Amino acid sequence: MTRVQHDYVPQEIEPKWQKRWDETKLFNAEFDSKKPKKYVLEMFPYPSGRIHMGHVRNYAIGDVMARYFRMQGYNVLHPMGWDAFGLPAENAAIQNKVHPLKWTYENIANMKAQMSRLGVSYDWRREVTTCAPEYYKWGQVMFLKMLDQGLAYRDKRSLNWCPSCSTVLANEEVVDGQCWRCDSNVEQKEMDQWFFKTTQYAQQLLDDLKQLQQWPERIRHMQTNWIGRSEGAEIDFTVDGHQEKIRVFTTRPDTIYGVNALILAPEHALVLKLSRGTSQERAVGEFIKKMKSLDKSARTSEDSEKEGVFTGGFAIHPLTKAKVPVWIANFVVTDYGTGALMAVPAHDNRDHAFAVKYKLPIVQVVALDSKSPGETELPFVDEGVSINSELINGLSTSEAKTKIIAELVRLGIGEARVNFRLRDWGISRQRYWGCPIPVIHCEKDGVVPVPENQLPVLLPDAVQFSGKGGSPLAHHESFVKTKCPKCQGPARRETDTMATFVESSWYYARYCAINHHTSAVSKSDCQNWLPIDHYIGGVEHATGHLLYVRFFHKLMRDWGWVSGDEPATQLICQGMVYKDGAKMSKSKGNVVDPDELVSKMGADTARLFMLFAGPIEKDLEWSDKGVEGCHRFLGRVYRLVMNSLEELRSIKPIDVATTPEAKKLQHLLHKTVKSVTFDIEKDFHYNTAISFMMEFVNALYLVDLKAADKESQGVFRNCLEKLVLMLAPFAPHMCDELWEQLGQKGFTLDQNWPKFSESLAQVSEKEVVLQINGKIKDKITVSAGTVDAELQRLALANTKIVEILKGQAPKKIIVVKDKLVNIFI
RNA sequence: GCCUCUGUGGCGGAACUGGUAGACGCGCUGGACUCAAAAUCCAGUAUCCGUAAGGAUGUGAGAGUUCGAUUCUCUCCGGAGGCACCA
Repeated sequence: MTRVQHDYVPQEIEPKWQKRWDETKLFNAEFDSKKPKKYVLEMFPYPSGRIHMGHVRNYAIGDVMARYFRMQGYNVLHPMGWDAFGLPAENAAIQNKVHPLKWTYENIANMKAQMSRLGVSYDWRREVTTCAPEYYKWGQVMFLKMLDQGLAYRDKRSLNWCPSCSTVLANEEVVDGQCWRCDSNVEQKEMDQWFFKTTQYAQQLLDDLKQLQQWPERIRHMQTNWIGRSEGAEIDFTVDGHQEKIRVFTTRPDTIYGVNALILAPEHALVLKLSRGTSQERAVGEFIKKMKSLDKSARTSEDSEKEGVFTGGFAIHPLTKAKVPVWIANFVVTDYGTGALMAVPAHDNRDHAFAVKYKLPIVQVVALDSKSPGETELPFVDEGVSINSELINGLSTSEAKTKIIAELVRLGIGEARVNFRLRDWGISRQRYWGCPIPVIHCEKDGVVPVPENQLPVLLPDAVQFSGKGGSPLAHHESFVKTKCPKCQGPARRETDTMATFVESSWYYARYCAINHHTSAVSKSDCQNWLPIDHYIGGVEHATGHLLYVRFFHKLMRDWGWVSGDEPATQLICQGMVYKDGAKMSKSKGNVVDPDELVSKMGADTARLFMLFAGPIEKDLEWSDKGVEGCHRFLGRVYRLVMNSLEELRSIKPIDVATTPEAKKLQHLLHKTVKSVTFDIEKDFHYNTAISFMMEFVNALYLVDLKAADKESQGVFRNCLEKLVLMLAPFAPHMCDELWEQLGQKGFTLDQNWPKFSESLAQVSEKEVVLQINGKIKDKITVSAGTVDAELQRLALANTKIVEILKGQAPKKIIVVKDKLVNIFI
């Protein structure tokens, strides 16, 4: 009989199934209270125009999850959308004269088509596009709610400013201190900005990290670090000869007797007052001027030299009443603590260096190393025992802190204080392509919120993009000119837009409802679907997006919109895709285009490679050969079924085995199902799950179907069906095709995930290693569970062992059931 | 400087609670099929010595705990990432 060799041609299979899935609305998710739910979410992309390999990896990880859980009987929500506002669209408008709206929507269409070609199972009815008015309207509603509650406020902050383009620059647009477009030197300019009070939630954001046991430890650490809680005290020093007080923050109130100076930020409100009329007045003025000319990063980077000047003024030490000089220095910043610190050179590295540089006296050693007090080296920054400190001598650092704080409180000159490194979130962007901030500036009434019935404040279409002269919105007269909602007088609209991170902070809740037009999120749908069970994205969002979503979730919780403290139960941070040792990027020219790969090898191969090449959370090195290997494996599975299709069609699948051959196959099947299931369940070890299926296929290839007994044939067919189902989440197109070819109805996605029997998955025979002094000498096969005494007897009777022992009596024998016997001589 | 992660063949990577290190894939070698090649199928493949049987070495380095360590503890070295004049 001649055999037709069946070739695996994904280019024919994949479009066929994508069409069928689409026609049958296979991926639509409806809530069903009778089924357990899973919300699987991949971070939505910025519509840059084309998906890259990182996206493919991201979506493949999520799609296998979504499909696997569905086969396991879960009701799975798996939506997708677009983080559609942002700088690149506006830059494209400036450079290519395309309107951001057009550019964005064309890109979305492109990328959506690319995603469909990958066969990702999204319920597109839930699609969210953040630049659509029906989405950003709700962002404005939330902004106004925050404004009302004092959680959104306006304040001055210095920004990167290009004097030649007369526009604000994002940090990414400043290259070596120069404007990316015109190379002018970038200046710092103070401007009114909008802020969200993230600091109000700092403690909660920190505390609730404990709930996130299924987030990578690394991310939790990064957030802890970023929030940066430190406990200490605020202490008042009175200024010599003035009414004012200088309040400092310190984490070491116990070292207060060691203070040799106060150091203020150059911007501190009292600086000019202190220096006025002193010989230092000019030096102080010059120093302040110099600091202003520096950009923020240069000013605060650790590389820059510690610099300062004496203000000419003095403060009075609150306990010793000594006169303490007041300095200003570049390393003290206004927006942490009180913008002023007490310098204790004996117990702080930086204060020590500063004192040495400016020859300030190192007043007093006030703490000693409790272990070796005689050898305390300065600066001694660890905890120890207080000395030379009237009130707290002999106390340990922590006792001393408590006592000093109590004393300060008693005297009314200080208090315990917790500070966070986390700053309030600046959300103003002087850009067009973003969500308009819905407020109006009236000369009479100040900042007036746009009434809710006038929302959304729409972005006007007809604007000019020059890249110069600030935000295009500011030049759009009919947008800017408006009436004050309060006094009806002439007023100006806010022309800043919100940072895109605002929109991406609550999209996951919006997905829960379809066609919901009455509020930002649907409370009942959120109740049904939230929290996200598995959230998948890159590490780069660790202290940005992933902190902002947590913040927004807490806001929405406090508004009664959602329940639960946290948006996502499990976070999976996938690694990056590398090629030739570098991250894939256009500039490096090492990009592999997903579309090209899909048309050459098929989506199934692309997906499989992304998951097989390594664990999902680790970086992945691209390998053309590795891709071929995955393609070869899929071909092997395809041919395994197709080349014996005629025989297979007349065989009924069974899971009963009495003959040795059938038993062997059955055991192999159950063992494989168990291993694959276990590896997917255990933090999605896809790479090893796939390798178990490869082993399974290798073994099935060795079966001679025609020569096999009837029973084995039935078990063999069962093996193939289960293999197809297990592989289906990874390579859904090919598996649906094979499922159909095997004469089965429906989609693999609607089948139950294969089950296994623990006893059938167990091996009945174990190979036990025989060792002499820890070296392997032989292996014997015994039935599983053979008792220790019997194992020892078998080992001592083994010919090789007997030969080596030569009649010597063993000193000691260690027996590990089902594993080994170790004999010592 | 502080914090976190990481180090296994020629390469990507396996190894559950300490118990046969290197599964699976790539690459390489050989064989089958073919006039031939590709594709496919089968087999071998850590290193060193040895024709072989066999032996020795081996999970970044060193020590420790243990009958036994890739796995646990300590010290050091290399790589990646985060924070960073934060008082």
